[in-house]
Amino acid sequence: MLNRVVLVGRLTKDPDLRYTPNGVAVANFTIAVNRPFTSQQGSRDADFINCVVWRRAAENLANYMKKGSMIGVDGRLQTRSFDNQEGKRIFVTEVVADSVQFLETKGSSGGSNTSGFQPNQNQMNQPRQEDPFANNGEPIDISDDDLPF
Amino acid sequence: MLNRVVLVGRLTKDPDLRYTPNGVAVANFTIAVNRPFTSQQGSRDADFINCVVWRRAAENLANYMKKGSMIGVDGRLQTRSFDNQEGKRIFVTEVVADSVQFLETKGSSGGSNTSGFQPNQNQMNQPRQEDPFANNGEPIDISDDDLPF
Amino acid sequence: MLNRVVLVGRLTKDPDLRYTPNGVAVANFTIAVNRPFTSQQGSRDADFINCVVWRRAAENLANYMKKGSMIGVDGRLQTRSFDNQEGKRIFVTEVVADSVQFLETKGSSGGSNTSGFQPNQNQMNQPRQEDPFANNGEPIDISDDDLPF
Amino acid sequence: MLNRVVLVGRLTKDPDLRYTPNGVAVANFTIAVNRPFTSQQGSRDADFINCVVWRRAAENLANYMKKGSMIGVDGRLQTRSFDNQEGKRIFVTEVVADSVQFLETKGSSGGSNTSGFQPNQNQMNQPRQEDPFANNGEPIDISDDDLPF
DNA sequence: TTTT
DNA sequence: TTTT
Repeated sequence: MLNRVVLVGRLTKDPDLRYTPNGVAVANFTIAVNRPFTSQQGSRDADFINCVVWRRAAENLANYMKKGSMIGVDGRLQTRSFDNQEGKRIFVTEVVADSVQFLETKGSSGGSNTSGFQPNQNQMNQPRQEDPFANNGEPIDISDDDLPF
Repeated sequence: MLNRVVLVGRLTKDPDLRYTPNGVAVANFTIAVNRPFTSQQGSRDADFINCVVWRRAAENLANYMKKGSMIGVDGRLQTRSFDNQEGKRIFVTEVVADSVQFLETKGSSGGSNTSGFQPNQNQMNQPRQEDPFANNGEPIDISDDDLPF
Repeated sequence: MLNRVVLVGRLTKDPDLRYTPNGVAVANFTIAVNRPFTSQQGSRDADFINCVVWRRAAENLANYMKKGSMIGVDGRLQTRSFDNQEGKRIFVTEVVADSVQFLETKGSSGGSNTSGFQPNQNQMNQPRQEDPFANNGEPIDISDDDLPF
Repeated sequence: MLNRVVLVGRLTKDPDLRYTPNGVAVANFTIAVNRPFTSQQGSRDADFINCVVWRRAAENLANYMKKGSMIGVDGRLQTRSFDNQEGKRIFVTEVVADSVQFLETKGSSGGSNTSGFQPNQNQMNQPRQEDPFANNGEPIDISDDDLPF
């Protein structure tokens, strides 16, 4: 059945890259998408949407994009549930990205990708400076049953 | 910024129509969208996506569609938060429908909506039999600050 | 870069299934998508959008759907150009479908796919009655350079 | 019926702003959308998609964006036909934009639109230098029957 | 728990 | 050249 989501927004923090026990890369991130019109008092002016991306695209995202970077996401809506620490069932709605487009790298000296032809969706800027204490690259407890392929 | 969602799926229950104190109609519903490929053991084979629609389209949905009806949704992703009864902040992701297409009314005697010209997206079948005890039509506690217009 | 199209409409004629010299199936079809609001005099009330789909999905479409069938299309916009018989360059805009959803088979006795759970996007109805004189299945003159994979 | 298109690409030339006899602004433009993967020999590596936008958004686009600017488009596919000078019927497929997002102004001194809050989808940079000989602003021969509203 |  |  049809299930399609397209978003353009900015990363609210650095992408969170992890690996399944089987070594498959997965990155979680949330993007802030500003609403088209300034809303009335009391309601937020942006939506904060949780996303996941797998494999090579996950590693590219973590390597080249960081907090504040503008990206485009083409994917599907997915719902999951899990039991939290208090044994309560939590329902989660998130976007599983089929592809991620790098629209701008924040803080790149000399401006964003304005220069010339863009050969494909994964524009190459300088790899992001890694925080040596970040848990990027750490194996995590994700069952391989969660893999959507 | 870009924020677009398109879904086709079936209503998991009858739409829940309510009115704000100011008399604006709003319908909540969730649609089940089957995943394209049969998934591996342990993961669900459908996504259950919460949606909202306002005004006339809300009333049409409640009048003509019910549990099991297939519909199409064109809208945007929205995130909200509220404090639950235990004073805990809950985050919600849902689709705000700009338009809803009636693709089929389940259980309509005589087959689906193949018969006759469809003048617009809101196909006219017989209004759904109202449950006299449902709280459809009841005013509810939604601040008008929540209105997205 | 982002390029996404989602459509729901009806086939204006039976899908045209062909094979490349290398035996790859490709189906061309056009779907009529009715406009949401009845338009002012002089302008058409539907858009007629040309689409292509490849491989297995092409064969499924040709086998199960026909003129008048309602389908959903998830794909990308593509532009091509070719020289017509008068040596004039013609530009074409069409949708390349990544997936096609069968929403209804016209003329199926007993109504559309209302009955029960739909395991995946390719709903199985009786294969369409083949016209023995149609050129479905005929090899055609499409260079394999045209294959998008 | 569902009809949704989302694109991100660059303007292949300056937008062409005109006015109907009734004074309604309309801008035509085409955007180049690079394909995700480098294609095999013989086929183009980008799609060139014709778009239209009306009213205020048309004027904003013409004022702030130019050849090479990156934009996002959220709209619908539309087909039209007209008779060309040789009396031959020509069929056109184009995107009617509901909204246009300014993702970057090429050649803006000092980098892209990273600086400051973006209150809505129409980011304000310096108005584009108008070519005094361009026919921007010229009334054109578009019947008001063509207006989609 | 949020970006510009 | 168009569907319901």
